[in-house]
Amino acid sequence: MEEIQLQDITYSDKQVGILLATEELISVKGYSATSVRDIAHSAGVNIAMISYYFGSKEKLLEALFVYRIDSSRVLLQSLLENTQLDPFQKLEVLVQSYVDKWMNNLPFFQIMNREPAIKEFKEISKLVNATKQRNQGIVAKLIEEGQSKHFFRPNIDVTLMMHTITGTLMSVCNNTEYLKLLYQAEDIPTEEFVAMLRQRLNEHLLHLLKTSLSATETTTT
Amino acid sequence: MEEIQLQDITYSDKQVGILLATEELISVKGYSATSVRDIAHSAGVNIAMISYYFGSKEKLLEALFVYRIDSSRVLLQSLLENTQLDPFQKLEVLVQSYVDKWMNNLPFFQIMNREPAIKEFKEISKLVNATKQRNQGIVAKLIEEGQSKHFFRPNIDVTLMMHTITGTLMSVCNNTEYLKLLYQAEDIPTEEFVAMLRQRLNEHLLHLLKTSLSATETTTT
DNA sequence: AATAATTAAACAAACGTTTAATTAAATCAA
DNA sequence: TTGATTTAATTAAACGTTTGTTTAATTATT
Repeated sequence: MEEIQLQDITYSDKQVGILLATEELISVKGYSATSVRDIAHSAGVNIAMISYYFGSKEKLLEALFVYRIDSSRVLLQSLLENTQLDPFQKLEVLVQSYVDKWMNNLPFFQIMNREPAIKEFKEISKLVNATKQRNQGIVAKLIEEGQSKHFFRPNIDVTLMMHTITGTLMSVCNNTEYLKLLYQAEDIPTEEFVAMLRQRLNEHLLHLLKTSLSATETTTT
Repeated sequence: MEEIQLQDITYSDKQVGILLATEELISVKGYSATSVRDIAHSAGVNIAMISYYFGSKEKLLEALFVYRIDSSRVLLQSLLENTQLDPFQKLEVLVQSYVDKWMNNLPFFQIMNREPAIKEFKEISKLVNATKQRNQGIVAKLIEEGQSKHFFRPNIDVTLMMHTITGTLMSVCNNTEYLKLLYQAEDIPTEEFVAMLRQRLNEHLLHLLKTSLSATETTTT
């Protein structure tokens, strides 16, 4: 298992501006369809500044990933060590923190979860996989704790459970406009709709996890 | 609501070859990163043949979508009309047919669910949205039936439930290689691993839906 | 005086698409 | 069936753009 070293690079306002423009554009159009000219124009800087500061288009994306993943180091670890909450309450916190993290960083997670390019960029892949693995490890321990306390049933596939959480989030986040149509909420302002969506996602995922993880008398064939 | 007319175009072997090469390449690299030269070379035809047969790169992708969506007209409707099975059994068939459809058309569903380009191609968007809406309508009726027979609880968000199914599938399908690593199954041949994954997905999704849709005495706050 | 930041212009390479020429296939009167 | 004629399929080459990146000159900051 490789060790990921997180360098604490400090960026100037101009550099952060480039990173944010990169995130916004790539989340909408994808990496390959976004040109450095687009990014430079959107950030209000000269094209050459991108090579000057970040080296290349690929390195720019890499910088964005380091920037975002560094700043999103989750509080899951503290949840694991908490002794006050029972497993179901921890589940509640877990779901809420996932929903919040996604809804607050929509563009980045869209890039992270559907951009084919990142699989060809080894440094980014390493970073992403390490993060996923770390999170899954923590969730696995949370579930094991719930099992040993007989709150949760045995034989839980933690991996698939993680994919259900992130997959639901991704699928919803990728289709917010279409969902607005489905919910017949075209009149409601977007912010309000997203808030509603966040609430519904919380309830939906929590109910999903609670019922399917619970140790019940239900017999399965 | 627009009506989608499905034209039954018949393609020559060579044309189908181009469509399959298109699907394979775009599913891996994305639309923008895939050049028509790549496609032509992979299909073993001259570059000009693509414009000759399909008109343009965009029209080529559109042709792929019509080709795939036409040939995947689902049997869900017959499931809806079935009077032999109870709601839980129908749930079983529903899950299995979704898992099968995805696992058998992995490349296409990857394109459909993560390609930013298709949102800018109106004809494709119409086709995709119409299909999704039709499927969701059927699933909604299945769930309503289960509710009226008191198998299922009230207050089910069908939309989010759909996104949980497709999101889980998408997330798993997008990460098969990484999952092989997680399950420590790097020695097993890919086909065998995918078969195992299919089985696990079936069980996981079925358990998820059964427990969370069930009408139980569980009280929610 | 020296380093950093910024710029317009230029670079070769790759892009989707079209052209004009050639070959293959189909059509049809004899 | 034959040979002439039309249509379809195929090709290499070229088209004008756009791509990521670099250069060399200039301005700002230290």
